[in-house]
Amino acid sequence: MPYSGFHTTREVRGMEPGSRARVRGWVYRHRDLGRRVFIVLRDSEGILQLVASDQASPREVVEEARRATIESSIVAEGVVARDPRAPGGVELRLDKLEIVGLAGDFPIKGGESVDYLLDVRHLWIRSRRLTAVMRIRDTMFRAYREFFQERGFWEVSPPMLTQAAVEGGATLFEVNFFGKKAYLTQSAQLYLEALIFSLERVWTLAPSFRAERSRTRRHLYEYWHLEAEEAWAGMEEEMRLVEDLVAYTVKRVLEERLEELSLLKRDTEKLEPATRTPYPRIRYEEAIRILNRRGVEIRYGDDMGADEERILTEEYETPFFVTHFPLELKSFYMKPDPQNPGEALAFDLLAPEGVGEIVGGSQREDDLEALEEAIRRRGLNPEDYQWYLDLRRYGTVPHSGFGLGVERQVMWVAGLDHIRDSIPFPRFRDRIYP
RNA sequence: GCCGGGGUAGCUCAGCUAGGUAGAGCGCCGGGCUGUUAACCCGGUGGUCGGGGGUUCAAGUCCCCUCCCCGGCGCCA
Repeated sequence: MPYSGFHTTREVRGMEPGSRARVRGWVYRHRDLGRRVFIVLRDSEGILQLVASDQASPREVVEEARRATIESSIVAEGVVARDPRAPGGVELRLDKLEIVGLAGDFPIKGGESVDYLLDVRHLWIRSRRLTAVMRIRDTMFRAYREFFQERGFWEVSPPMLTQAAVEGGATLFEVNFFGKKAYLTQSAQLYLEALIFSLERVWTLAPSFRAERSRTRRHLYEYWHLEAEEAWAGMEEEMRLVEDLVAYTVKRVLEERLEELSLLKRDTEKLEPATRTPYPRIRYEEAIRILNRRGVEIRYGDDMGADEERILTEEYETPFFVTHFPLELKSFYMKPDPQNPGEALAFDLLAPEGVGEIVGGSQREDDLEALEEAIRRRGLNPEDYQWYLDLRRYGTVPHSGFGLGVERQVMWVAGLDHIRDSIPFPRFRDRIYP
C-alpha cells in the first residue's frame, strides 16, 4: 500500500456509514476475542476502533490483526460503520491490513511511576495526554506570534551564549567558549534593550537556562522565555500589553483546543474569566495587608514565597498584577517610582488556582548615573556592564519590558499539577536523559 | 543548600517494628473465548532485595559507610 491518500481518524469519524476509508497510525489498544479482533488505532488527531472478524474480513486480515502488538504501526482499509459499542460511536470494519513496523513488547503498560515514565519519556510522549498538552502549547506559540505581529512588534533573535549574568552569578550554566568562560543565557532582556533603539518594539521566544537547584513543581533548568521590550513605554502601558497578551492566548486556546482541554479534564469555566481585561492590580503594600488579614506573618520588605503567592491567588479568579515592590527586592535595572523612590516600577502577573507568577516586568532605569549607582549598590561591577551602560549614553529613552514563562502559562491553561508535562523533554532535577 | 519520604520480579508494591532462607497484582509466554472498552477465564514464566562492609549459626529485615530517586522549601519565569 502507498503511504499517501489516507484519512485521519478525525475524518473517518465524520464519514457516512458504508463509505470506504483508509487509515494509518499506531496500535493503541488490542483486544483479541478469538474470531474477532479489536484494534484501537491512534494517529495525531485521535483514536478509531478497527474491527477484523471471521465473518466480515479475509482470513489473512484477521491473522495480521491478531499479530499487531501495542504500538505497532499499521495501515488499514475498510468500511465505516456506526456502532454505539465502538469508542466514539464509529468504527472501521477491515478488509485490508498491513503491519508496517511490528512493535516489541512496549515498556509502558499503565500504572508506572512518574520517575519511570521520565526514563522512557521518548515513548511516553506518545500518550494522548501529552499529545493534548503539546497541541495546546502549539496553539499558544501561534497566538503569541500573531499577537505581537498585530501590535507592530518585531521578532528578534538574541544570543544564547553570553558573557555575563542578568540577575546575578550563581545560577548560570557555564560553557567553555574556546578557553574563555561563557554562559547559557538566563534572559534576553539586556539584548532586547539594545534592539529597541532601532526597532522600538521587539519580542522574542527562546530558551532560557537557570542552574538554580530548584526542586519545585514550577521550575525547569531549561524553559521557553517570551520576552518583549518597548521604547517610549512606561509600566502602565506594559501592564496593558501583558494582560492583552495573556487574555488573547487563553481565548485562542479556548476557541481552538476544547477537545484537548476536555481530554485533560480541564475546567474551562475557571479559564473563561481570564479572557476579559483589565486584570486586577494591587500594590505590594496592599498584598502584604491582605496576607496579614489572612493570618500570614509577613512584613513590608519581606519577599513573598510560594505559600504567600498561593494564598493571594485564592483572592482572584483571573490573573492579577502585584506592583510597586520595595526597590531592594528587585533587580538593578528596574526604575524607582518618582512618586515613591523606595519602590520599583515593577510588576508580577500571578495566575490563579495556586499557579502563581507567570510574568515579571518593569520600567527600566534609563538614566546613566542612576543605573551605575544601582549596579554598585548591589555589589556588582559596572565594568561588566559597559555595553549595557552605553545604551544610556547614546540617546537613552524611557522603556519597559517583561518576561513570561511559557511553561508556567501552559501549566495553568492546561491545568497541569506539575511543570514537567508542559514541555516534551523537561530538564530538571539533574535529569538529562532522554 | 535545608526538611521529609523511598530504592525488593519487566512495572506497581507488600514483607523490615519483634532476623529463620522471597510474596501479590499487573505485564509477558501458552491455551480458550463472536462486541471488546485498561476485555475476560485457565495454566506457566519471572528476583545477585541499589552498592560495600559489619554483627549473627542465620540478614531484604539489625549496625556503619556510600550511591541514586521522589515530595516540598528557598530562588525565580
